[in-house]
Amino acid sequence: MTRAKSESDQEMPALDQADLASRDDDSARVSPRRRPGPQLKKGPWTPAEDAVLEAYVKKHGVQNWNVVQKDTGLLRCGKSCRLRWANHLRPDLKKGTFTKEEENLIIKLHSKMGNKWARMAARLPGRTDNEIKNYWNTRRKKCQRTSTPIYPADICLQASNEDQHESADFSFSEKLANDLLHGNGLYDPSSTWGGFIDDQEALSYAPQLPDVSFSNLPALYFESKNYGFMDQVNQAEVLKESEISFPLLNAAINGTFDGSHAFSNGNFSTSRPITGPWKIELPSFQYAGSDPNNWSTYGTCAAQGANFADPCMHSSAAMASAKFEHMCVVPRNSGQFEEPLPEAHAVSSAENQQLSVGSSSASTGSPCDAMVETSELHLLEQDPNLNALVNSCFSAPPLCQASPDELQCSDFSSASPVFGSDEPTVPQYEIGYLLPHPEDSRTDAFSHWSAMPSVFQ
DNA sequence: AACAACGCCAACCGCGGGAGA
DNA sequence: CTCTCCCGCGGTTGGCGTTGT
Repeated sequence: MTRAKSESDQEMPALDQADLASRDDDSARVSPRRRPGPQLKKGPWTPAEDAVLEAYVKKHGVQNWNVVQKDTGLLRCGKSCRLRWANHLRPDLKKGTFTKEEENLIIKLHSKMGNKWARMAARLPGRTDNEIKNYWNTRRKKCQRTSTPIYPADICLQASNEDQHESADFSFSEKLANDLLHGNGLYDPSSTWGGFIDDQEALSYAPQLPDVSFSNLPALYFESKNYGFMDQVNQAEVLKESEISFPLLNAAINGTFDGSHAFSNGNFSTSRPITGPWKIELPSFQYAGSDPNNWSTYGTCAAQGANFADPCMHSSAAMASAKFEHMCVVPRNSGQFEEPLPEAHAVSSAENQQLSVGSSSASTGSPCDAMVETSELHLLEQDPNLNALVNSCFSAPPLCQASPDELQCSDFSSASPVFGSDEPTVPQYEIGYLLPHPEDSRTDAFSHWSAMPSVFQ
């Protein structure tokens, strides 16, 4: 993109009303791409242009931005006018740097919403989504550079305490299993599902309904277990806003469930049948995985990355990433994930030493993996509903009955008849992480967990 | 003083959803 | 139902000011 710097120095375009009058009145209904018109200007707005736009909007209000362009004679497309008004000319805008309170709120909101800038802006009067987005990107870079956690501990603690008070007594896995298996409406606002919305006001922008994108499942699950804020935080960190075709679970549900639920753009829907691959929206991703072509390594790297500066984040991050991995089908060569932060590879030897405790028999050789696997197993064992759900989705024998061989399938299309030839859109898929065999579980891996501050447990 | 690196931020782009013809 | 148009969102770019060397 090349911005014409010289344009900012140009004179304010002449607002020739005669020129406007000569135009076809229907021109506004023709696609701008096909509409022959004046060469529209790009680049910074001049004070004169601002004045014209401001005067027009104050007089006529905000209706059709393309008409604004037409009526004022501004050589700006309607889109540009809207942006200029929304980000700079609106009278209710608050100028200046963010206050500490606003910064804390942004951090907190981001941990809950991900990169939903417009929704976050709705919580910050006078602030625009663009401002918040810029702030966050700057903050993210700064944190990356300085190897500091992007979510400060004090704010996490505060949010965690709030979550303790706000979270409902609700088992996500139970709810999800029930809904998927029995066709209950996930969008029933009167259901306990609404308990996930720990701050309804935060969702006033759009959702009366919770953000139930598939990527939220791990966080929702952890929250349901009162694991608290950090798990959400790390879940948001280890997952990337992305789109993933999801024919596998689609097939699984079509084969196993009644199909009354669907994921639309990653969200549950009770009204549409499942057809075709799912488009999964993942929450924002601050710390990326290592190999964009190999999702199966992702959880480990994410966990290690989360470990880079705040050991307290490690366990929950590992668990969250593992949880997601375990529940997901891994597209080979998805390329959806970014390169890791340098910090992801810079786990200190001291921390590695600490983490290696109890992981000597880790099947994958990674201390992180050991804890991930055992923690995951522990959760699954503790929660029969989740266990059943995962096993149902993967069309595998129940966890505690399946042998590792039965569970390990690298090519999903051949692993189960459920995912057979009726899925023409299914590329090669594999389970990124396999449910560990019960015999592989090690209680000593939880020594890290118990060593964590209580707020993270 | 000159240059490079960095940070901030305004503005652009593409995309998707909703509304209406 | 399809098409067109508009709006809004999120991601990205690049200019410019500031800071560091």
